[in-house]
Amino acid sequence: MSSNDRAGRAGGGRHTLQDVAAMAGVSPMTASRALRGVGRVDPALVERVRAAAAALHYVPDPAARALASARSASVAVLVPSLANTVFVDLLEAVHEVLAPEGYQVLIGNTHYSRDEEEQLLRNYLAHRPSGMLVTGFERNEAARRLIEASGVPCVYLMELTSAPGVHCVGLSQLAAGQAVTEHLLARGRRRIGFVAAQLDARTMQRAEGYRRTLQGAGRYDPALELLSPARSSIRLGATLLKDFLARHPDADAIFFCNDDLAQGALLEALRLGIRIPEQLMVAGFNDLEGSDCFVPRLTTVRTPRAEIGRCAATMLLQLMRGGRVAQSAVDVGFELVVRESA
Amino acid sequence: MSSNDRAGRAGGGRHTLQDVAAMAGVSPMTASRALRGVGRVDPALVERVRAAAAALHYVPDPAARALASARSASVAVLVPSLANTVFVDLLEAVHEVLAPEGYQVLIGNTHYSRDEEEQLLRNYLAHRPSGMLVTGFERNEAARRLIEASGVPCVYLMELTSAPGVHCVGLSQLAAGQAVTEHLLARGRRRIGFVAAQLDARTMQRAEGYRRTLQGAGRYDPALELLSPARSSIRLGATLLKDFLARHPDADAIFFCNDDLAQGALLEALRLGIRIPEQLMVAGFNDLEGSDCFVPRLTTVRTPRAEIGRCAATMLLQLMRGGRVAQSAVDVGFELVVRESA
DNA sequence: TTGTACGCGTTATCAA
DNA sequence: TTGATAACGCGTACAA
Repeated sequence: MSSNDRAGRAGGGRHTLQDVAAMAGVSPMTASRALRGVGRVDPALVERVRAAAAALHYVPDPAARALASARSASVAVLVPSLANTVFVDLLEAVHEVLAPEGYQVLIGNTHYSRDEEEQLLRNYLAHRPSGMLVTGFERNEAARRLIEASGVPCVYLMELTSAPGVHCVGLSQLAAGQAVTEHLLARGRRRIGFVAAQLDARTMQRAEGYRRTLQGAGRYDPALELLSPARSSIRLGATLLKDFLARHPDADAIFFCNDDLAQGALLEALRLGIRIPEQLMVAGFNDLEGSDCFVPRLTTVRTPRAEIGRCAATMLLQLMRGGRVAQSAVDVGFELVVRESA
Repeated sequence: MSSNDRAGRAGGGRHTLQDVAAMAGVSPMTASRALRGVGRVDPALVERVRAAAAALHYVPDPAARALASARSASVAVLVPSLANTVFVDLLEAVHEVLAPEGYQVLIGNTHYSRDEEEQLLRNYLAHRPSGMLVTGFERNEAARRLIEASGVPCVYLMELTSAPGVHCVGLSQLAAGQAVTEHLLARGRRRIGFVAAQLDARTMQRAEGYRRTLQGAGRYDPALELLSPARSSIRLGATLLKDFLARHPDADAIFFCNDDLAQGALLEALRLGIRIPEQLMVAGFNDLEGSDCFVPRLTTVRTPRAEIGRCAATMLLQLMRGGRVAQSAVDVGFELVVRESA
């Protein structure tokens, strides 16, 4: 056992930068620089240090790094849910961009709760992340201040704002809501309902798009809105369809705020013998997994969440590097996917 | 500006334990103990320290903590996918148990890849987590050694083993596969197919249950197995049903390894005019969201993943506290849910 | 019960 | 280009 043997230490016998430096015959500082590729270091030394690090299976200690540099190589991503696959797709894309750059992606699920979001923000900020990605603009004052005061680069997801200096990547939920409603009108429908759950900010923006369009066409009837604060699900969609039809047997179309609700409605319609789209048109939102297989195939709006993730992560990367971005607000758009149900 | 003003420091002006101690008129060590609730500290001092911490909005620095104690208050959880809601449910339950105890849950998605799992393990282990939760027992040798050598308490999820000293919470996938097949046999079916995707370890254990049962009944025909390595999805289920029926128009039942495949098959059957269950019985697995709404309602196996998450997290909690657990392998069981499709 | 001394592994800073 | 020194903020070990 050499005097450098570190077995038994708290570190569990892991090698440190000091060991690497010693083996390479340089100072720890040079080893640090060589490994990180910063500053000017003699290429020959870089090679020796790299070899030593590899030989010792050296792995930098993130805690020591964070303590010394006051920054951790992590990015916190706050999403409201993992049950809605929209956010799983988004996280996937974020991870694909950030992981290769050496960032650890911390997933935070707010469960659509302002308080939970604030709590997560406090926790994650304590880790001094290099950057953050948060969903939407709706949050409590404390959370807003935490983001602001932290000075940590932040990109907002899913929605858009024209506020200057705010970085965001998303789409106009309002315009998308209008597009769906206009489509239904163009199909000749006159009693168009809006059925929603969860009632988060984006859902309400779609509702607003629905309202404006119908008001513009002189067809708006507030009674045709069915809003449930419950969690969105296929089962709830089935239930809401029945509730809605019980109150409005004369409706000729329904715009559901999310595909899971619409899918449940399609199944329930099948069960009730309601002919879709002849008797009732059904449109959804988000083009979730399976929507193109339902009977009939669901007309919906494709939201490019993977692109949102990629784009936001790329933008954040630039901000974390201290750079400026060409466009602080990126509209990724949406696509109305007309299938059989409407 | 007092001499204690830390604004402008790397820390971003945040207060440290030292500030809290100074304000409370005690040493940093006493403040540390008071805040963590360890050791004997005069209740009056605890109160003063708490008040000071609150007044200064003190938040402990996790990096400093990890560096000093060689442990971070985090638990790494490795799951193969977030697209399969089984794992989202599981993570949810894990979080509910661990978060209140002050642990940060790090979610790692292996994408069903051995290499990615090994990479994640390396990354997370570098952070010195207090514990780990990993899915199943199938992994490469390097990953196995990493877990072993780390000395970090680990609980295995979803499957069971009788290997001594191994902590796991799950269910017998084989027994569940047998239960489904037996049910189909009991319903009088004789040409029972098995259709699967993803082909991970648990899927193959269900396949084994299917095989053994049919072999025992003298009804096993290898040709009736359709295995696809592709990612499981509703769309794939629809496709596989067609493929399967093209080859085996005489089959009278199909056991799908996961509900999403079965759901897709149900939709495709509707489209093709195949009567379920009269003409063909369909059974799924996992009782995913919506399965009780499909037409016809899907017969499946309910797997208590929330309970797996809760139980595994609770077990891990004990291990992290240095305790022993009563039972190192917990079988949470499963429940055959007979609905209309089989 | 409280406090002192020190080290955790790394990077910033400045000097050489 | 390289290295010595001093933090970073906290907990462990031991002394009082």
